[in-house]
Amino acid sequence: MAVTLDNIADRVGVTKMTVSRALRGVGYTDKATRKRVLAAARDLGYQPNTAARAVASGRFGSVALVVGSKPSQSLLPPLVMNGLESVFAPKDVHITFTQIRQEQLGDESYVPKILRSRAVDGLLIAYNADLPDRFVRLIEESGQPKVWVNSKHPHDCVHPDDLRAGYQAAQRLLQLGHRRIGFIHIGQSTEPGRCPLREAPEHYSSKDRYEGYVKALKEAGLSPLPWIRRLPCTSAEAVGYVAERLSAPDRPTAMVCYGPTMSVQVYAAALSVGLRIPEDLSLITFRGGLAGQAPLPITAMRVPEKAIGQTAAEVILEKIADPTKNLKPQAVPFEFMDSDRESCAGPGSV
Amino acid sequence: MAVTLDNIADRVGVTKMTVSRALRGVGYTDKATRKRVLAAARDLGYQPNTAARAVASGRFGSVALVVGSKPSQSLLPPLVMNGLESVFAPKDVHITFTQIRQEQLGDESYVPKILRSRAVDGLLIAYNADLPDRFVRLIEESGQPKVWVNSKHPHDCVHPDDLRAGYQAAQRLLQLGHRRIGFIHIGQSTEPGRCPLREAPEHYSSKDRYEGYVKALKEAGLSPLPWIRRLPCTSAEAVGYVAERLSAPDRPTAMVCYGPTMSVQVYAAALSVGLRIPEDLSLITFRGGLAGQAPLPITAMRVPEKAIGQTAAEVILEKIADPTKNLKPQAVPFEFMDSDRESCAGPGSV
DNA sequence: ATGAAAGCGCTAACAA
DNA sequence: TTGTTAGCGCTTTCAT
Repeated sequence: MAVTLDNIADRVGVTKMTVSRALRGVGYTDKATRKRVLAAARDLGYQPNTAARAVASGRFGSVALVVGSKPSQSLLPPLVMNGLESVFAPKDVHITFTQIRQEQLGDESYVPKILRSRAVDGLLIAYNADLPDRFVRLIEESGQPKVWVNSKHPHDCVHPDDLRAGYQAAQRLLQLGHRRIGFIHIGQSTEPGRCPLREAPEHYSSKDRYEGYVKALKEAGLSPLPWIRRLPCTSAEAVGYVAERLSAPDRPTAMVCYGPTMSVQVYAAALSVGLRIPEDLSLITFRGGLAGQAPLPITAMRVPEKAIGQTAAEVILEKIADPTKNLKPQAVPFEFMDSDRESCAGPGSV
Repeated sequence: MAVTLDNIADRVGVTKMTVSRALRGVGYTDKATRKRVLAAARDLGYQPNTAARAVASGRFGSVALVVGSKPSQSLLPPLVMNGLESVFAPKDVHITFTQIRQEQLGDESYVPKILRSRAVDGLLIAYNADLPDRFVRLIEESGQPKVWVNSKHPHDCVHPDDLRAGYQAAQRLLQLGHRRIGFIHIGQSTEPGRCPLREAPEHYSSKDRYEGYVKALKEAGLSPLPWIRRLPCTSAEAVGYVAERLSAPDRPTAMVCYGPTMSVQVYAAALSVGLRIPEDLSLITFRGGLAGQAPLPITAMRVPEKAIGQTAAEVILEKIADPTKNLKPQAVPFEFMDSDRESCAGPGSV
């Protein structure tokens, strides 16, 4: 059986209350006895039972991270988790991971465990796009403090500032002297013959990045190019489509790409029609992860994953401390990533 | 205050014992009273307190997923989580997520909460490569049932069968008629001037995929090409290096790439020197995720992420049921991914 | 089929 | 500074 406070108490010759206090470092404890308690705890290999602690204290010391089960809805990049842990770990708060499972979406009786039992102090909802109404209701009804991560809401949410990022990306290209700047986003099918956009409608970032781009171009007196195309297709089709467009005489000299996948496709398409990057075509995209992690040298604005995690953690703790208070939305800024070789340059001899 | 069993009991006019049994569906309960209990629970919005349940039953109903904090050590692909949840959720087991934080590795007093308290029934250790000895010891000392995920151990581990995958990948190219087949894996630096391979020594999959490839070539009476190169470099350098090699007259007609990053670099390098894929160069790689999710149409063997998750979940539950039994290692097979356009073809006019 | 008693391991509030 | 008394909400065991 596991070691308990009583075991330590017996050994040291005090009551378990003294042990409890000594171990937690709360209240008054005699220095000497405290030392003996700690030694005994170590010797016996004592491990506090967090469940018992939770029952007694009324606090679980845990926050749930609720995500979707489709890859596109998940948002578990390691850096987000790093951000969460950097705030939670020092406070001994742990993360309870939960998926809202796609396969079960149709089953009206399906309620994720976390929403039908008391197990955490608060919820971090990181279901990126279009959480079905029924679940929004279940979340409300669960009565737990919650913060939305990576989606926009009137309050209690944390998300990257995609609008501003789109604006800044376009601005950088404008400053380099580009006049014909395109924006591109092509949905990609993950299963043959299926349309992922219909299954999982677009994330807000898609619209926001585009709108930021449009704003920058308009401010510069330019009109945005009608390059956005949302039809999902295979990667081969996407590359082919872009290659075709890049062969036109009025092709853009610079492109803002929605994300890393798209940017790699544009990069490959450009090479396939003999364009050099960045001499003939400048490219900029948005992505998470670390600098130097991308497969190709493409200039990017960094999705502030770690900051998102940190902020989300801080906000939910605040919310748990006072569930009645509505916290205002947090839009976390992007920054440019440094890399040894960028895919942006001034417009060349086009 | 939250609704308790007693509240329901009062309302229905029975004791909380009856309520407890009715709700859990164990023991005998009168059909009629059971119905009334369920109705009352629903009306009152009862949510069982999992901590109280854990204290009373001695089971936490939770498994910890322990990962590293560096992106390369994380293994949280959504599909792995799907696999875990597909087994855990139906049993109402939840996942407690924990990182072993890189920044703290040096701090001798740092012990992750999960290893210093009783909070779960078992551990899933998914720290991919080279977990520092001190933590291996801490894990042992924690005395909790554990299963290693994505690393090889004498027993109690689950990992993809990289050896066989490497073999099969090479075989496919051999069957297409290729004779000059290369294997490539270049480490990539995530920070300027740093060597990731020194920070995080190679994962076993690197060696295994390579050895599988070597085996296939030898069986075919061919000698493996000495293409493997592990020096980390930037993506631009990697692409440049490969491009150079692909310009040589004795270049390979087919390449086995360690992973998706590498394969995209080879793809770009090939295009940049005017080679078409797959007409001039066949490419095959290994990657997780769904078919159609890759940015470029590159033939791949699928890392069996979902199966890894499922198997890991099943194995840890078995281990929890009988912690004394040593379970034999599970090597989960890869399969070829279907895609509309493959990057493999017979050797062309080289 | 239901209930009573006891206790899981811990903490809160108060008393000494 | 330490101990006492009460639980927290639930399950287990055993009696009814």
